[in-house]
Amino acid sequence: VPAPDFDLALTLGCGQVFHWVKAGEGFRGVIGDKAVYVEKQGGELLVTRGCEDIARRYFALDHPLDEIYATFPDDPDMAAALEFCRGLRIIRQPLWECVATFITSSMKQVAHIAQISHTLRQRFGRQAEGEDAEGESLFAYPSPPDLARLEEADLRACALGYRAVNLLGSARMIASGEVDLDAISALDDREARAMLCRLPGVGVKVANCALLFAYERFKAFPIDVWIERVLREFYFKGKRRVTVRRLEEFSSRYFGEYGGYAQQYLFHYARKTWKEREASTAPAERRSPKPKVRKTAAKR
DNA sequence: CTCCAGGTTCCGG
DNA sequence: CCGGAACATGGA
Repeated sequence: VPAPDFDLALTLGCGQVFHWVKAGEGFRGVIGDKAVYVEKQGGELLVTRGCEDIARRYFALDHPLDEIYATFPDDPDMAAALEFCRGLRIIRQPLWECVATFITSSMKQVAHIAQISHTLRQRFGRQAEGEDAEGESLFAYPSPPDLARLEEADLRACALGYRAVNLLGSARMIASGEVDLDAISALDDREARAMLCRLPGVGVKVANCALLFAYERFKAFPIDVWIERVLREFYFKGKRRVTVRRLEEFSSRYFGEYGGYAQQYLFHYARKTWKEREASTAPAERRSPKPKVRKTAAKR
């Protein structure tokens, strides 16, 4: 499949999707219910035979990156993030898969989100069509009905912790038809966000991730701990008393129609470059005494 | 052993 | 509207 301006590794490794694994020169994973192998070869994407169309759509090879880049704000940090992430595409994820994985993402590192995704797929997901080179089978993300019939303990056993009740509750609301993920597509951003927030474990941040990574709402701008650091460091340096509200209204205005794209570029750029910077600093400095008060268990 | 992670929800000021 | 605290688990 022709795939110009496309960095596959960056797209799969930037924290928008969590189940793809490196395999030889490429990656293996599941798109919907089909096992797929993908590999970048020059300006083209090598794809499992028969999966060309779904791959083209999933990887959003139709997104006009040049047009999108042209809408990015003109500042040095944004420019650095763009150079660092050029070719990263916001993919089109299946609705439930996206909502569910981000429900499980709360207060978790990217590596662990991936681990949870794999466990859920293997234990409760349907086997995907096709298999990888080693003959190992891959699994689709468990559907809402698949999860709805489980008990909280089944999910707790997947290291979900307090997220178990949220994932289960959301699966049940969707399986029962109380919330219709497909119907949300017809709503405007604001209504769609409100509807998603009816699901337990879905707040503004997770709803925005779903809007951006599954509903193709490019204005959605998820603010997590990393992006909050980015905004404060790059755009509110030295300012005091900057509330999350302030950050939200600034970002929706400043980053424009493709704010979500800009967000993902800044997110990945900061996460990678700041991580290295921290790793290279002297460990001794980091162990300075913290005046922080330990949690006092004065409850109950 | 401590710190912290792509948060949400509930509570008191 | 805003800041705090609780909530589980496992990398680093």
